[in-house]
This record gives sequence, structure tokens and C-alpha cells, in this order.
Amino acid sequence: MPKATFFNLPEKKRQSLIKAMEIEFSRVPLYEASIANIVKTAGISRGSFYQYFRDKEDAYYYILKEQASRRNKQFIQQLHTHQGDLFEAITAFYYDLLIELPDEKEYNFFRNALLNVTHQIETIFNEIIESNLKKDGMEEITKLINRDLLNIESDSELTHVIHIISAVAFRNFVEKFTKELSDQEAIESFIAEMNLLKKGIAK
Amino acid sequence: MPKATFFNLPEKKRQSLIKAMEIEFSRVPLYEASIANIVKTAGISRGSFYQYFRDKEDAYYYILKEQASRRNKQFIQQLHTHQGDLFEAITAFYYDLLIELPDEKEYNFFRNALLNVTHQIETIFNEIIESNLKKDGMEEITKLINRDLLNIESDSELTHVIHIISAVAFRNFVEKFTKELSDQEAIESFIAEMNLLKKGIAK
DNA sequence: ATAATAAATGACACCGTGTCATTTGTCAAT
DNA sequence: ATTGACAAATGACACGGTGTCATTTATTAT
Repeated sequence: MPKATFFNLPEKKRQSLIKAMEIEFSRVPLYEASIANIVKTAGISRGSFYQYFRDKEDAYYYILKEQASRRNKQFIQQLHTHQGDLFEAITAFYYDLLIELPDEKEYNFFRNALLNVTHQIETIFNEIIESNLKKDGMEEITKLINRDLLNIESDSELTHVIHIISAVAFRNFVEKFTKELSDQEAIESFIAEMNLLKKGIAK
Repeated sequence: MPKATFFNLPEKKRQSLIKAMEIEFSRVPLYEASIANIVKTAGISRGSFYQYFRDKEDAYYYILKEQASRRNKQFIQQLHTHQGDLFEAITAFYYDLLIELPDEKEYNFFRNALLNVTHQIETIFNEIIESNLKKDGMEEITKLINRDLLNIESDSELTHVIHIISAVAFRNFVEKFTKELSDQEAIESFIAEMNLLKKGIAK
């Protein structure tokens, strides 16, 4: 979490700092990102940066969580739109994500995150779907899901289902970037795997 | 890949260097590992290290691949033992992995890898199951799998099945470490998810 | 106007990586 | 045995990065 000082900043300055961070974190992955670049772009001193953030990671995860939170809202929206059909919702969400990403800066930001996924990054991505970003997130999601469509018998199974789906969705998303798949290929692969999950793998 | 110089090293020296790297990479994750520590432990000069490896990552992935290759052999062994039953084999493999890991150094090595999974690390882990470590790896695996037990209609579906299973297995393995689950909990969660994969998630 | 508190600053200490000119070792050919 | 050519070893060093801190500057309250 950024320090209080960061939130006390005048809106304009805070936005310009956020922008500078987004630029740097889009350029290279976390471990190569340099604070020197950020403060130069934002036009502040090095010391100031450390008034706002504990360290580089603090800043990075702040930006990443902002992104994730926006995406999480989209996913919940899709769940509403598709009347709690988990598969429909995640497919629509995945589709949106790919089609909507042509903004180069955002694209590279994700790319850098995904090529260098730490556990923490993966956790945040999974929270887009699992909705743990805010308190009571998981409940919000499980309430929305229409269980009649699922082959499950308990709450615990529902949790596992969500885990499985977010694991597979995430992995597909990573592969889109690492194997440089076209949108078309990525979506086909995603749908194929979702269908396998639906129908079951064993005879 | 390490440079030729590394493989020209007398066995004893090479082993002691490998051991020094294992110690350091067990202590902390890749990005915190220090070459100064490695060369001190191994009793060689800093310059020598760079005669053997292009850089720190080169060294790290060499060690990681060695580990993965050993695990891959175990998985293939399990496929044999269970007559090509993919689910039986992966469950036995997972079980072995957890039960067998109490060697503290190896445990920490995995832990550091899994808490800081880059795409490359995940790829190598998945190759344990997908057997791409050596050429023709994928074929070796697909031949071994008994397709009669699976609800699939094509080679392409089999590939997706393997992807899905390795994604879910990997994710379970990561959670074992990050959520500090007991062996018991980890295995229960793993089996629950494998069962869901088997029977299918949709009604 | 003054005191008190908050924010901004940049020089600096520290540590790490990868390089390179130089030294040392090895081994085949004469 | 000597030479020369190639391979390996070395550690000082250049460079660049992070996070700190004493000091200055701004803001707010009294």
C-alpha cells in the first residue's frame, strides 16, 4: 500500500506520477524497471518517490491492483449479463480482454507482468475472477453464480471449480503472450479447454 | 545453457559448483541470489563463474532443469506403473512429490521457485508433465497415455487435456507453498480438483 | 507572525552485475 | 625439453541500481 502522502497529493500530480509508473512498467518487467526513469518522467525527485511508496514493489502492486480491480468489475458485469452462467461469463470476459487490449501501453504492461509472473502477480490475476480484491469478494461472486448449471454438490466444490477455471483461464492468457498467439488462436484454445472442463475429461 | 567450459570442468569441481549454486538458490529466490555467495562457497573467482555461465539466469535455469528432468523421469515411471492412466499417474506423482520432499534444501529450492514463478519457471515445471524437456518428449508422453480412459476425440484434445491437468496440478503445488498447506490438505485439494476435472464441471 | 507539521530534495552509502586486460595452466608439435 | 597456441582463471573495476537521511522548503494552524 502506498503511504498516506501519496493519497494527499494533488490530483494532477498523482495522476502524472501514475502515468509515469505505467510507462515504466509497460517498458520492462518489474525487476528491470528503474525508479530513476519514473521520477524523471514524473518530474519529481528520487526522495519524493520514497515518500509515497515503501519501495518499488509497493508502487508496482498498486498499479497492478488498480488494473485488476477494473477488470474484476468487468467480470462481475459479465456474470450479471449472462445470468450467473460461469462459463458464458468467463468466455465473454476473456473475449473482451483480448479484443479490447490493443492499447499498446496496456498491452505491454500485461505482457511484462505475464512473462514474469511472480506468485503475487498470479494471485492478483486470479483475484480478478475470484474477487478477493475487496472484502467479501468471494461471497459476491459465489452468490452471482447460477449453481444449477454446475455439476457440484457443495460450497467447497464450487470453490474448487472457481480455482480450476481461473487456473486454466490464466494459463491460456499467459500462453497468448508467450507463444504470441493471434487473438483467433487464443480464443479457440480457450474455448476448447473450457469445453473439456464442462464435459469432463474422463470416460 | 552453460558454456562449454563448464562441461570441461573436472567432475569434482563441477559438482562442488553445482552444490554451491543449489545452496544459494535454496536460500533465496533467483533475483535475490548473489553470485558473490556462490563463488565464495565454491571457492572460485567471480570471473570464473562467467566463464561457465552467460549470467545468473543461465546458471539458475541449468539447475532448475536438472531438477525438472529428474522429476520428469518419475512421472513417466508412474505412467508406466499405472498402465497409461493419466489421472492415476499424476496423482501418484503428486503424492510422491509432497511426501518425498522433506529434504530441506530441495524443499526450499522449490519454495523459492514457486513463490517467485516467472513464466520460464512455470514452463519448466509444466515440462515435467508435458515432457518437452528433450526432443520428442511430447510424443513419448502421448504414446504412453491410455486414451480409452479419456473422453477425447482427437490428438488436439489430448494436448488440451494435458495442458489443463498440468495447469491445475501446478497451481495446487504453488498453493501448497504459498498457503502453507499441510501435506494432507494439499492432497485433498488436489484430489478434489482432479475429480472435478474427471467428471466434468457442467451439468 | 510564529510555531509546528508535512512534503520535497538530492547527495550518498551500499551492494550487485557483468566485463576485461592480464596471468596462469594445458597440451600438442617439433 | 621448448615453444607456441589455445583454454581457463582471476579480481579490479565501471556502471547502474536501491533505499536513506539530513537538510531545505512549503503548508497549515494558532
